[in-house]
Formats: sequence, C-alpha cells, structure tokens
Amino acid sequence: MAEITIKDIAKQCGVGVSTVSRAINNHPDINPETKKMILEVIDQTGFIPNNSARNLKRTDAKCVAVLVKGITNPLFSSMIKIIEEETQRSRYALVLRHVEEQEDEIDVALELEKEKRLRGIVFLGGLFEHTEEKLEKLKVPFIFSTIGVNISDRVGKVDFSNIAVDDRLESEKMAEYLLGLGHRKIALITEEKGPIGNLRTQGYREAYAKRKLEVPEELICYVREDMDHYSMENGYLTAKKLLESGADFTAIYAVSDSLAIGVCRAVLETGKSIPADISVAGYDGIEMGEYYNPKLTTIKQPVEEIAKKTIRLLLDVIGGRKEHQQIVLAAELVMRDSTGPCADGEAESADGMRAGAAVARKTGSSGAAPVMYSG
Amino acid sequence: MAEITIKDIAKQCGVGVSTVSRAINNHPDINPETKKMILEVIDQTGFIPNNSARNLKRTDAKCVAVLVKGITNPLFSSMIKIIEEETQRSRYALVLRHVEEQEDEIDVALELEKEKRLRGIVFLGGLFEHTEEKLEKLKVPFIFSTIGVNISDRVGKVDFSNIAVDDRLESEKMAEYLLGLGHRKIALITEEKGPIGNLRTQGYREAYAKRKLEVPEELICYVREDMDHYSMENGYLTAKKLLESGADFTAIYAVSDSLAIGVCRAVLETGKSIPADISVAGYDGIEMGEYYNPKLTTIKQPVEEIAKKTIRLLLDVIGGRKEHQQIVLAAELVMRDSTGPCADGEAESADGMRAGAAVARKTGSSGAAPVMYSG
DNA sequence: CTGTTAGCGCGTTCAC
DNA sequence: GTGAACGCGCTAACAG
Repeated sequence: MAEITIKDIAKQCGVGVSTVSRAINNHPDINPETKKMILEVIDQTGFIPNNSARNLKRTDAKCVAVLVKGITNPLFSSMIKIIEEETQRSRYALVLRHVEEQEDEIDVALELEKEKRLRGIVFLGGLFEHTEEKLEKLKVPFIFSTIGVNISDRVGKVDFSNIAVDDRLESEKMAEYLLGLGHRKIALITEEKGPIGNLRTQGYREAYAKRKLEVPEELICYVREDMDHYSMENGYLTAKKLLESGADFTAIYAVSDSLAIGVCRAVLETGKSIPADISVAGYDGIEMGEYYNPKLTTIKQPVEEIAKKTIRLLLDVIGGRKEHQQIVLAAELVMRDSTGPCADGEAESADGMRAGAAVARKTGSSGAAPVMYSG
Repeated sequence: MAEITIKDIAKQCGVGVSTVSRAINNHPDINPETKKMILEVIDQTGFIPNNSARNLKRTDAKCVAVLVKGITNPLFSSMIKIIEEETQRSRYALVLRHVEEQEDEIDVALELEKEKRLRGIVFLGGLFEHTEEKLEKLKVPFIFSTIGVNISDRVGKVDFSNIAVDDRLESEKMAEYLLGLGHRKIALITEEKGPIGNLRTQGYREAYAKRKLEVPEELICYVREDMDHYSMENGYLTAKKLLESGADFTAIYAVSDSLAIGVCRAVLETGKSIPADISVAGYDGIEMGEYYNPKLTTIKQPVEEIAKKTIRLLLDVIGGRKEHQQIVLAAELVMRDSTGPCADGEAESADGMRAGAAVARKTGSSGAAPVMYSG
C-alpha cells in the first residue's frame, strides 16, 4: 500500500491540491465549507503531510531550534520546559535536538538550519571552541545559553548573544564563604581540562589570593577523565582517593552538585560526619541538593531566568526588535546544612558567624548538627 | 546569499549533479579521483546537503526512531545511550525525539515515519491507551520498551513487541520484603490514576493478601495530581501530609525512588530516623539511591538489559530475522540501608532476618544504624 | 474562492 | 564512469 499523499486527498475530494494545501495550512482564502469537507476526509483517511516535502518548499517556517549537549544535565530539563512555553506562546515551532558528546553542535546546527529552515538557534551546554569562521556560517541568529561559561570575551566579528553566569566570580563566592567559616584547608574537586572546571578553579584560587592566603595546591583534586566528569560516581571516586591519601583538610568544595553528592557518600562512608568533621559544598543548585541528607550548600544557578531571557532575546533578535547582547546573570549562594564553621580554626564574626547564623536560621536548629553515616 | 546546493557544487566541479550525489553517498560507480576532487570542493564550500530533500527521495534510509515521553526520567538516559550504541553498530541512523506530555506519541510516530522514512520505532515511556485502530496505521515495526507497564494482555491483532518488567509482581516483592521484616503498617505512596501506580499498588495489596493480612487502606496515600506525579517534591508533600495526619505506621513504600527521596526528607525533618523509626523503600533503582543517605532500598529495573533487548529485537524484526515478541524481564530487590526490621513487631527468621542479615552484610555494619536528621 | 503549474534540493533511473 | 532528465510531496504564485 503506497503512502497516501496530498494528491490522493485532492482527488477524493474532487478539488485541486492547492485547495487541500490551503485547508491544511489554515490559509484565509478558502471556503469554510470546502475546508471542512477536506479536513473531514483527511481525518478519515489518516493522511499526514510529509514534513520533508513541506520544509523543502516553505520559506516562512516560524521555527527555532534548541541544541542540547549533555541531556543528562538535570538543569537543562527545566530550562527546556521554559523555552518550550515561551516559543509556543509566540507561535513558533520548536525543534529540540540532542547533540551527542562527540558531535559538533555547529555542524548539527548547520544541517538543521537547512533541513528545517530555522529562524533561530539556542545552544545549551557544550564547549566554546568554535572558530569564528565556523560560527560565521550560521546565517540565523543564535544564542549560547550556557549555564557555565561566560564567553563575552570571545565575541569578535561574529555577532551572537550569550547569556551566562560568571562562573569564576560565583565560584569565588563559595570559596570565600568557606574561608569565612574559618576553613583554610579546603579541598577542591574539579575538572583538569574543560572551561567550566577551569573557571570555577580560578574562582577558588582567587578567593585565597584576595585574602593573601596560599592556595593549598596539594588539595586540588582532578576528577577522572575516563568517565563523565560531573557524575556522582566520579565525585565519589575522587573524594575516596583524597580521603585515603591522608591529606589534611576541613572542607571539600566540589565544582558541581552531582560531584558533591558523590563526595558526601565517600565522606560518610569513612565514618566522618558532615559538616561537624568535614564541610561539603557544591555548585549548580540542582533540586536534589534540597533533598539530600544533609541538605547541600551550593551556588544556585538562575536557570529559569537564564532560560526565559535566552528565548525572549532570541525571538526579539529574530523579530528585529533587539540587537545581540552579552548578558551576565548573578547566581545565589545558598547556605544549607552540609557546611559549617571550621572546628580547628575559628569563624570570623564578619563573615563566618553571619553565615553560620544564616544556616541556623534556615534549618531551625541551633547549628549544623552532624549527619552520621548509617552503613 | 542564496543557499548553496548540489547544483552549485556540480557547476564548480564541472561535473553533473548525479556525480556529486554519488560522491556524497559513497556510491561505488565513481572514479576515485573525481570523487576526491568533489569532496574537496564540498569541504571548502561548506556545502551541506539538505536533509529534507534527501528524505523525500530516499527509499532505503536505514533509520530508526526512539520516541521518549518524559525526558526527565533518569532511567531513560542510560537506556538511550545503549540504544544509540547498538544502532550505530548496526549502521543505522537514529532519530531521538522528545514527546511532550500532551502530545500523542503515535501521532508523532506517524509523522516521523513519513518524514524520515523510518524502518522501526521504539517507544520509551508514555501510556498505553492507544486503540488498535491507531496502532494499525504504523507501518514499520515498533516496540514499547516501557519500564513500567506490561501490556502483553493488550496485544490483539496489531503486531508489535513489548519488553517490560512485571510491575505488579515486582512491587509485591517489595511489600513482601517489608512484611517479612515484621512491618504490618506499611504506608504506600502511589499514584491514584495511571497504569504504573496502579500496578504497583496492586502488588502491594497482593502481598498483604497472600499473607491473609488486611490491607491498611488508611495508609494508602495518593500523590498530588497537580504536579509531576513522580517528583521528589510530590513525595515530600505527600509524606508530610501523612506524617501530620498522626497515622500509625512503621514503614513507607513509595512507588518510585524520586518519591522515596522526598519521603525521606519529610521523615527526617520530623526528627525521626531511618530506618530505626521508620523504614523507607522506593522503586526503580536510580543511581541516586546508592548515593542518598541512607542508601535507598529499592526494586532495581534492569534498564541496560531492557534497552539492549529492545533495540536488538527491533533490528532483528526489521531484518526479518525474528517475529515480534512479548518479553517480561525480572527486576531485582536491592536491600540497602533505608529499611530495617520493624521495632514494634518482630522479623521472621525465614524472611526478615535473612533480609536483615543481607543488609548488614552489604553495608559492613552490624545492622541498619539510624540516620539522624541534621537540620 | 479555486485549479494549474512551477519549482524546492536531491536521488535515481536511464542512456551515453 | 558519467550526465540529463524526471519526480519525490508539497507550497506558492499565478491565472481564472
């Protein structure tokens, strides 16, 4: 049985193909009755227009694409949801495309641009090592909405938008918070290569530098390269290695929440309690951090805001209502129960105590009581 | 600047379009030198063939699609990864399509089938309330690979495969395990509507029935309908309500791990410890369960096996090497630290003690020590 | 309001 | 080995 096409419908209705096309695409120039009749036949027949053929002809397709690299990132799903809502409200179609780790997102974008006649593109995740030459090939407006990396400085002659958080700065906030709690030996669990890890590592160093303290280089641990850099397992294994090394530290700052959760498990397994013995902090603000035991101290990315600003800006640029922009949004230091004053040192009244008080207020206890490991 | 097409390439190379086409598609009938020359020009020009046009003509596209409903489900990502690997190995292209909650996955499949000339389809997630009439429209082999629901009984004249876990049975295993630990008042946190919740609820009832015990109806709690049924937040809120009701129970069984984690937080916040005061069990076997504190007792779905069997079967059916099948796989009861013997009652030597011993062995402690809340 | 017709960009016959 | 011509299914312009 051959595929049923628009011709078959036309024949069956006794009309021309263009009339059927008009009925399908809600064109105004059509008799409501014929339209109704045609739609009925279509419904009966189960006819579905071939999208490939449509895309081939259509010039006015109101369609934007979101290219997501790293679908497992829990932050992305809520962003995607928001982007979906906004595009729908503006009556744009949305193509969501998952980009494999080894795929080049620009290549995928190029392909999609031709295939679907895109009007704009949002890149979620991924690295930013694209040459201007390559970016130049993209002929529709695009935005890097990259929780993570601020690439403002990379903007050259190619015009595009970028909405991001200043990772270096936010990371510094976290390190400074821990220093304020009196911690001096803060272990860092981070990526050795990769822009995100690098920026967050820089922030950590900066916090020490600003206090004129020496960075404890021996406490900087790199995650394993042979597996997902930001998995709980990697956090667990890296922390385990650190703990077994016998190194001396009072806090661990992992550059992502998922890493931090793995770290917590490793710490708890040694019989130590969090934060009484060791404070643990993460970065990202995933939902799990609120539910983990203990609740995770973290830097919360403004995901909703990023998503909303991203898609709105893109649609505005497409509509010619705005120019491309570089936007930096602020993240929030969320103090929860996995961090507390350093037992060895002493918290400062200016920073640490206030922070400690904030923790107490938030949790309704008289301080950060220890969490014991149960196994 | 107009889009660059195959014609432009042909002109620039001084050859016919068909020769360019041959070069692109690795056809045998082409002079290696001309091929090389053409590919060079293509590389220089940055020409990208239009997929819509290709799909329109191509008849032999080796392409399968995976339609995922509920991309947030953490179990899916690992399944997708496996499916990707397997399809690649068989030199099939893979289209991954995210289906919105309100979209009908069969409609999406129908559309995609035409657009991409699919050879097969995998449905991940989603419900199974499709009429045979509708399923009949799908002309290529398809498989419901649905962690969750066994729809073998729905197989009628429409031929398709289904690979799943027997949710009712596995759920019964969990309830029986808790009963074996001496628990009699087991609260259930489940969905009121929805096939998955229903089956798992049935299993819970069955376990009581088999022991000739009365089901504590007042302890069956339904999650909120106005938000994601399987979110941590929903688990938290539902458990909170239960705890505040003053109902009497010694264990909580949530029909998903994410719910269970929300439940844990609610329990811990009341100052009770897990499992000393209350045991908590989940279902699914998400990675987080291993890292949570306490480690979560759960039913672990054989996701890798499901994924592998699914895609292999699909490819075999496409290749005519196999017929469609209904396969039921077994899940595994994983006893971890969130459950322990009932304090009020007494565990049975036959079941409960052995289970308790298993827990002890697994965690290396002399039993399931309590986890205290830290906030 | 409606039917006819010309491509959209490419793969695939055919002749050569 | 190669090129010319046709048509995939559809939309858009045009003529009626």
